Amino acid sequence: MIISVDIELKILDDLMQKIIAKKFKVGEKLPSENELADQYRVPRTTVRRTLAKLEERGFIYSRRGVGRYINNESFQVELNLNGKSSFTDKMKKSGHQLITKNICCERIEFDQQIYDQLTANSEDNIYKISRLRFIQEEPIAIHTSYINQTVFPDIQEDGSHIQSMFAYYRQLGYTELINRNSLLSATFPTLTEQQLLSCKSMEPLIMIESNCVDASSAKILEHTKVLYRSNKFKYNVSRDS
Amino acid sequence: MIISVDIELKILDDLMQKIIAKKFKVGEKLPSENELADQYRVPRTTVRRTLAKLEERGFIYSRRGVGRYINNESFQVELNLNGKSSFTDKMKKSGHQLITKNICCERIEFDQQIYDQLTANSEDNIYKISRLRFIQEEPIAIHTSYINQTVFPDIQEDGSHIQSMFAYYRQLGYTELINRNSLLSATFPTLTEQQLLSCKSMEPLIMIESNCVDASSAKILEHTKVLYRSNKFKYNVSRDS
DNA sequence: TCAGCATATCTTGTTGCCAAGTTATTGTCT
DNA sequence: AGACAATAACTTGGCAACAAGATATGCTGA
Repeated sequence: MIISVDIELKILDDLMQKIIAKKFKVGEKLPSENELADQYRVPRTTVRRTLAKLEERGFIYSRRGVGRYINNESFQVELNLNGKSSFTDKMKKSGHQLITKNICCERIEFDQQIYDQLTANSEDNIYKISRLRFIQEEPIAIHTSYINQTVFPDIQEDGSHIQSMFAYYRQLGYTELINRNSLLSATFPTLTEQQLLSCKSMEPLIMIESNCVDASSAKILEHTKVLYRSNKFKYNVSRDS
Repeated sequence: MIISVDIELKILDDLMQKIIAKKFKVGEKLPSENELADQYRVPRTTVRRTLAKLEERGFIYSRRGVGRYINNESFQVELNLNGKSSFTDKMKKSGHQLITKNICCERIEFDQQIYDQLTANSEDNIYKISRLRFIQEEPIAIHTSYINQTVFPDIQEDGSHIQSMFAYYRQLGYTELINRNSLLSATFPTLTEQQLLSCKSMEPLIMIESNCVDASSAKILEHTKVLYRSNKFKYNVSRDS
């Protein structure tokens, strides 16, 4: 089946398989660029490009003058994408200490897509509220809520203190909260996201967009964008659990 | 917030944003390496590394001696991850012409994880059946089913012809088919997967693992691994739809 | 013996030059 | 004027030499 393939891709594949199969231990030093170049009979440049890819994927890191090392992979949290409960509750229930840090609460410029999702008028004030989530000191997700001020008049003052949007809504009498139109996609982090989530440029993120609706009043409470560091989670998408 | 950042990451982010915001048209030629190097006031090497990343992500391609061009992004299919119907049915229902190509039907060596999922004995024969899925001539997903021969005695002969596993099961009297323990994760393609899906090494794939169970007989019919080209889909994970 | 310093030898990172490929222009011959 | 060939001016790709950083070794002097 495989006929002729770029040797560079073969090397990447080989190293990748070895890392996944734990042929290298965590923290272990990889062979030097020159050693690898000799092993695979390729110029050092080729090896360097390959190692760079592994670094961008977050599997290894390099120390100038010293060598390259395998990253520790830390933990992986199971996350049920179907559950009705909020992210805060889900994490508490599964025994993970979740820390939330508010990073932004500001009015946004007009954005067709978001205004459509909220069925907002173009002169409505829409606020963007972002929270950064930590587990075990590690940033793992960014939650961003877009909220219409006509629905929540005090949002400008309240926004920068809210830890859990669900709790805020319940407090205001919205109790039957459901998520609609949840869409999942994979992206790469922007520069800001890389810094907030302290991740590399080639670590894919899972993005979930949805609308939160109160069933009894049929009001659209918020449009949500959540960015998860994909390798920190195992996403349960079962219907039944 | 942003204090000091690697200029290289800034360039990648900048180009990435411009591509997403459609500042470059499809098929349009990017500025040459030297032009970009002058624009950003960096050595050509830096620009080259950045452009290489964009290429690995599948956004641009290069023609030696000519230049670099924006890739066309083709289509994006909406896929409901919750629905009970099979992938084949889902695609038909949403009006997409799906073509399936059987690429593998063979007995596998013992694998703890897979045998566990199937609750198989270590001496059972497990067959791996893989199908490549095409939409509009483009490969978009690999479906792999692991099947116990004690449950399906004729699987070795039948395996290489099956287009839809669900149809096969129904034909054999299993009608109440449900998926259990569906787990979603993001990975990068192996070399073989890159070739089959004709994608670049840094295009993330969405993998969904699950078990197919017949509710009435409570038999585990198969363990499934599906690999989707992440950028070809919008995944609907709503509860209600 | 031991502390401290210089050095040799590893590592990864950077840079500049040349090779290879393509295209448009220019020159030349009929 | 038109066909064709040489050439110049771009493009991307590759490589080798060098720079910079870290570490271990060995030397020197007290």
